[in-house]
Amino acid sequence: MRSTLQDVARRAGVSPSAASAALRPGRSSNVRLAEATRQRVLEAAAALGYRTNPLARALRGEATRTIGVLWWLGSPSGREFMARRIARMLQVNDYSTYLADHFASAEQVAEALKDFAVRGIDGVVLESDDTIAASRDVQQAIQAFKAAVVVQPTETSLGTDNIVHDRYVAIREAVDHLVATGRRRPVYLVARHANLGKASTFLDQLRRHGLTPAPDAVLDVDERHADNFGQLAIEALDAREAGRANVGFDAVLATSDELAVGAIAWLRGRGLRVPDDVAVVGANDAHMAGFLDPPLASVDRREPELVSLIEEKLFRRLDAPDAPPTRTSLAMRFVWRPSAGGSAQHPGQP
Amino acid sequence: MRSTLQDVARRAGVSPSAASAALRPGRSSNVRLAEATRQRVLEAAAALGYRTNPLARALRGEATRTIGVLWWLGSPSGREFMARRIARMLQVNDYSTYLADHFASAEQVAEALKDFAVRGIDGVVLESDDTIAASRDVQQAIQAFKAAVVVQPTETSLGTDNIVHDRYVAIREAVDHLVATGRRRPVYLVARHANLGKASTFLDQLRRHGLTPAPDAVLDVDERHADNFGQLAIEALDAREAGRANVGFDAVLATSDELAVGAIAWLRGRGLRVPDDVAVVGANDAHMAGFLDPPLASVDRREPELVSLIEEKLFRRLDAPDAPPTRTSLAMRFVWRPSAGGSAQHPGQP
DNA sequence: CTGAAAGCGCTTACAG
DNA sequence: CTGAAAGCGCTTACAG
Repeated sequence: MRSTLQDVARRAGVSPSAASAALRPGRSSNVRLAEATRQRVLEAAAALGYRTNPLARALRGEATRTIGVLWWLGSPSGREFMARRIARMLQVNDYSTYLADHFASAEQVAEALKDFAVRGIDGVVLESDDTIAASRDVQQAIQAFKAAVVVQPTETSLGTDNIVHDRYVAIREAVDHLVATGRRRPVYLVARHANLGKASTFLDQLRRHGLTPAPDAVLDVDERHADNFGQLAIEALDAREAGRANVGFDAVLATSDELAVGAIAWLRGRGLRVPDDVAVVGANDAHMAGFLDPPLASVDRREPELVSLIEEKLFRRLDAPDAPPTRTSLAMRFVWRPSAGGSAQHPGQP
Repeated sequence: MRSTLQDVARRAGVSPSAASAALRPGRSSNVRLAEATRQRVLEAAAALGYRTNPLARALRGEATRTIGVLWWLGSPSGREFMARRIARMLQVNDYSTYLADHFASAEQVAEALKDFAVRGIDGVVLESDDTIAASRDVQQAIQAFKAAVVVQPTETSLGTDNIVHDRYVAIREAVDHLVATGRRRPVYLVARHANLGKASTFLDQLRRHGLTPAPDAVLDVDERHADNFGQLAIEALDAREAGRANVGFDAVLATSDELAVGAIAWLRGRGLRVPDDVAVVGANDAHMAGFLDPPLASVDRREPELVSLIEEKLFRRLDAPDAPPTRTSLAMRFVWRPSAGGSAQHPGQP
């Protein structure tokens, strides 16, 4: 059915080795073909609709033009889905994408990496965290690839090319803004399992401003199996505020815009105004954020820049496998909008 | 480095063929092994961390346990990203996922299918439309797979297993609701390029109620290269209403919640109330929709059910390649919320 | 300048 | 019950 190199060679009247050489000019090889011969092969290939079988090439240890993307597919989406952006970027570069979920588990990551390796993938893009990067298994499995770009909130210990996708800067900026505009009792809606660093960054930044956060200033929300993020926020706030006469906080920082919108609904239910009574800041800068009433302050993950960095590092590495690993930092940014109170230019003067 | 079947055979003191048979019991083969021999092979494999090379298997025409997912990755996301859901479903079934964007182009789809084919993929999940399904190239390329599940708004002409993901039912339900609650001049914000059927369903349903839609009742929004969907809606409404003293519509149906939220912001800017002055209905049922003020009516795409159907059809087909193609319809549903006016139970009594 | 041979890692008819 | 051989489709040293 599908034509092979044999068919092409036969049709062009040359040997398979000559046909192979004709189709891969510029390859180091002591095979030199007459231009006319080469043309004949190319015509035969075109006539037969021939495509090199990448499986056969891979079996000989050649590159497969495939990149494995290992991302946490279960997390609530941000403004867009990163793996989608990466897949598109790779496709435009004429690479194919293997997509796998890392299920936030080091064993799963190691398993997926081994699967990638055995499938002859050229490189891997891995969304990682401290726990994953600390795994011996993962550290070993990732050696199998010519190229590996690791995206992690902190510097990775995997010894690969690394993009530090820093969310802590944005959290500090948000806290700075809230404090500068007079808030003294902010709470933070965040999934504890995901990233302990987020909660401690929040608390530390409050302390840096001389504030003492309440013991329950961080409200744990587990969005992993939730289908309704707004409801999660409402339940968390209900649990915290049960029995209190007055609301015990004057600002809400949330780890996603969906949670933030849930918090706003909760406040509305109590007759409280945003930002006058309580300031609210979300995260991930959902498309809708700027069109809500009031427009919702958020955190820009800078995903287009992130994809560009991945692209740059990945293809540079494939070109130069032996260069020393690189490290680049990309900070998420606080995006001021009215729900945060104050103003963008004069955060200290609400 | 990576151990091969040879290594396992050597360690177990058997021939490669015996090792192969030991690792694939139940395979039709005239090779019969003593249980003790089999155990020795399994132990050797475990000790070496052996993994069968799927490339080598594929080269012999065996299944690769890989599914290609060809989806329109560029469209604004719905509640979640379908390709992500599918990738997770496949991973749980111990299949790997090749992900490619079809770029809303029949040539790109044919190209991607050929790439999949040459990579020895077992089956494909394709998001299609009438134009793609009409392409001879696509029709031919899709024959290469043992299994192909096509998801399309209408019945596919590709001759494969087919899920009709019907959005027209929901559009009619929304129009019915709007008319029943007294709206007479609805407009529809929709990308014309995407699906002419959407606009004509909307217009036809208005006519069925005896209404004559305005010539500019359908407002074309092209979200393909937009980064700001809310702004798109605002510009479309600005363009339509320029120079009018009063707003010329009493309801907005939008092809996404993001557009709907933009329309609501536009109305707010004019001092109009939702739903009292203008009813608004979005689509895709974003996480935030139910928590907005007023809660936003939408369209539920029923993606969890869609993924289940894909799973069912795909694996049934892989088991029984020669069964006749199946066809199942899954209708999206109008989700009433206050922004649509009236009430869920008594749509006719606002 | 071009062809025949070996081999990547597997599986399966075929001998023994 | 087990092993030797051929072959999937390619590429590359090696002969000529």
